[in-house]
Amino acid sequence: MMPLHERIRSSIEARILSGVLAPGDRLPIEAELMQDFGCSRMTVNKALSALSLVGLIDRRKRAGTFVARPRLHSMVLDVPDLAQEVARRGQCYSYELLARTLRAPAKAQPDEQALAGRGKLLEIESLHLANNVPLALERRLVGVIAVPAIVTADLDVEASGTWLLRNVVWTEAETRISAMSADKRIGELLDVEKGAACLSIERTTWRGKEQITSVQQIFVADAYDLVARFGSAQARTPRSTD
Amino acid sequence: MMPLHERIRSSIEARILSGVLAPGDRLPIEAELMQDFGCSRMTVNKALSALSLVGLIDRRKRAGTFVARPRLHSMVLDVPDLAQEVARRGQCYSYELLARTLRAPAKAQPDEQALAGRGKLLEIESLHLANNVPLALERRLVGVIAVPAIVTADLDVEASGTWLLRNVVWTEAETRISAMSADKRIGELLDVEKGAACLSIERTTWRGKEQITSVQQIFVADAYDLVARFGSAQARTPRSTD
DNA sequence: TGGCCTTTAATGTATAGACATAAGTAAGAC
DNA sequence: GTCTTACTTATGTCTATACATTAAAGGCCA
Repeated sequence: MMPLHERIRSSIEARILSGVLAPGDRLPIEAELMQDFGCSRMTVNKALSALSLVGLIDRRKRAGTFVARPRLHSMVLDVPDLAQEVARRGQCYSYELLARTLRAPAKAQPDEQALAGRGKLLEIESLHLANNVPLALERRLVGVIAVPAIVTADLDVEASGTWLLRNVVWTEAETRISAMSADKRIGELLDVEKGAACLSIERTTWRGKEQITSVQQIFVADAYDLVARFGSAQARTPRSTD
Repeated sequence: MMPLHERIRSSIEARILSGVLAPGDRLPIEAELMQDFGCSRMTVNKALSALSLVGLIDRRKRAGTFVARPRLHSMVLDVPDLAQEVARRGQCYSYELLARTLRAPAKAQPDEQALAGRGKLLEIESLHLANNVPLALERRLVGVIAVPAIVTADLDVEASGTWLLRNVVWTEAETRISAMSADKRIGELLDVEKGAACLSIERTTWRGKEQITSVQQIFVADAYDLVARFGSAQARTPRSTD
């Protein structure tokens, strides 16, 4: 049996997601819900606070509780760890470290400056393979000040993304997805024709104000899809590193 | 002055985000935190519950509270209405209806069957332009049983996506993002070379068990990026159409 | 009419105490 | 030694109560 506050929560959530309660509608006040569910106000409050935290309802003192007006179009995008994703597809994942350079940020590159702060940058270039066929080319920059431990991490056995995923916490991230053509070098590394379509995923990750890492992954077009979904089966709010 | 439970919350959050507390570390038990902050257990509990809800900590009975080992990576993807997006960039949006066909689903296509149910399909092909330059080619299928009003909608003045956005509610959607090469026809319509890289966004939308529409949008590679974001203070919100 | 002030209805925060539940831990049985 | 059982500890839930905080609503007065 679910705890009472969760039952209250999902009862209201169901009414909203099914459309019985439409955006802008007013919910019963806490006192009424106490009656309905035969419980104390604190319990009702806990349920409503949780819904408010997730943004499903708006609460205003004196005015009451209202179904939130939905933001236009947003979905949950899962960006899984590559090794896991490949394994899940029943393929054999492997990884090849192409280059690893500890260097100062380029003066002409403000983004490298922002990432490095007063310290250095670790630049890592690597190749992800599925069944020994190239899947993605990755170029990553890590700020050494933000993640000192990265310089001693053994990146021959573990991809830098996976290492970061397990060892660093992030608070904010931005992902840019686009299509691009393979140039000569990318074509050679990914074993595709020059000019072939590729999917590019660029991501920058912060902890507070501090930039941690930025990465570009270039996928062979027909070897990888990104899937985003939104459903009423409300995914838990996950988080983590990369 | 922030409420006490928020002060406790952000105090602990700060310790985690700064790295003073690393993933796997154990936090003080509630009784200790009561002492530290001179407050009741419920208040400490509220702070910790909130952190647990956003996934920053793991709590296990008898064992205690631990800084979470970050896991999956998921973010909020904003899929804006194209007209709005183009206008926001200060460009002139226009739209061209290429074809509009009311037809039966193809027997060989199970996805068309699923979409049409026992009724027909409306197939719409259109072109989105920014400053009169082709931006995206769109091919959409709408189930007539699910959305009867679509057959009388005037799609010469309003893109079908915009129309659906305003007139139909969805409960579930799945978006697939990939890269592809333009074939001859796509190249001509989008005014790019055959073989040029394109970004493909395919989306299928449901209301309950019933499929409403599925759409593929093909973007000129260098004319469009998708951006996704995840922040810790993230309010996630559902629902609208398309 | 329009601006100010008071009331009041709703949510927000906090407390103390009780009992439930899960999972390590240690004691005991074999 | 290993399995089982009972105990202990930390979190999870819930209640009843109190007072704080906002902002809507209405009244007062110029």
